[in-house]
Amino acid sequence: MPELPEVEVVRRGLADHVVGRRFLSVQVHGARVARRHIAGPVDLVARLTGLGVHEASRRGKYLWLRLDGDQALVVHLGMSGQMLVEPPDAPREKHAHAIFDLDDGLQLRFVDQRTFGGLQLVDLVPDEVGATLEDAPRLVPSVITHIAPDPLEAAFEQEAVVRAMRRRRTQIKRALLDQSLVSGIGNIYADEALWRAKLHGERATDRLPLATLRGVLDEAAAVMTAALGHGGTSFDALYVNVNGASGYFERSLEAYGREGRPCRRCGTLIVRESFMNRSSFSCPHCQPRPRYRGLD
DNA sequence: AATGGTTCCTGGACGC
DNA sequence: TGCGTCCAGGAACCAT
Repeated sequence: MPELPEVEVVRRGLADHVVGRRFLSVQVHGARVARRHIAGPVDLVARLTGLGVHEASRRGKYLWLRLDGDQALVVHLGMSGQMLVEPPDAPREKHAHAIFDLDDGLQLRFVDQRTFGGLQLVDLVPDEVGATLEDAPRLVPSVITHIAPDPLEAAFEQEAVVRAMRRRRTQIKRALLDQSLVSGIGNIYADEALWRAKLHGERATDRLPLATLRGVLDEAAAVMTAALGHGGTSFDALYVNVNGASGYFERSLEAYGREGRPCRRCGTLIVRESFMNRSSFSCPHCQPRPRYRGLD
């Protein structure tokens, strides 16, 4: 599933192969891919046609292309989204929901099997957070102003996040997955960060020492940086592939997906638990479940 | 107001 | 072999 490192790999691919190009024509297949675009798919196609692409940006799991007129094409990959750059005669993928003809003769295609992803065209606005007198606020799409900075961007303020976590009445894994608190972390990297920090995901945030909260955020940043180091080298010139990027790092995972296999720190078998209607993987020895029930 | 549960969707894995 | 069922999960949305 594309989390921050996989989305960053896609962003880099777009920066290399799409920035500097122009959309000569655009096709959108089906209404669902444009469901977040309030004015609808016909409007999306009409407004994108002819626009030039100036920059590929990312915050957390959101991608956007800055286009003419400080407009942004916001892209979310959902669970299965891919951005592919291919020759026009390449067979059309079954789930190619949007196709952009570029002015270099190639096509950019948005392919998404499970259709949780989507596209929308919105205005760029100054960011609410991270701006100082020295640094002008960065421009972000109007529809993602509620998404917090991610741990790998300059605007990320760890102390503010840690204090916000302490004020919350929630569990640490919920907090790590809350994109309005810290963005970019999904189920896989949440489990990896918690394993590294030796914390059970149900620990209450308001009972954890500040240093412990800093620690788990450091581990989240470290594991995502490591994953990026692997994924960043795995795509070729014409094929910007999310799945190819995440597949390589899979071998390095310590907790996620390792149910019944020994913890690589202590040898205890990794367990799987249902949490938030998701699977959570952890080491019962290194990451003991809190004695309190829930948050009480 | 803050928090947690529900829902959208497809296809691969699995059981019989 | 085929059919039904379960599962994966990001985040908007809704209920409390």
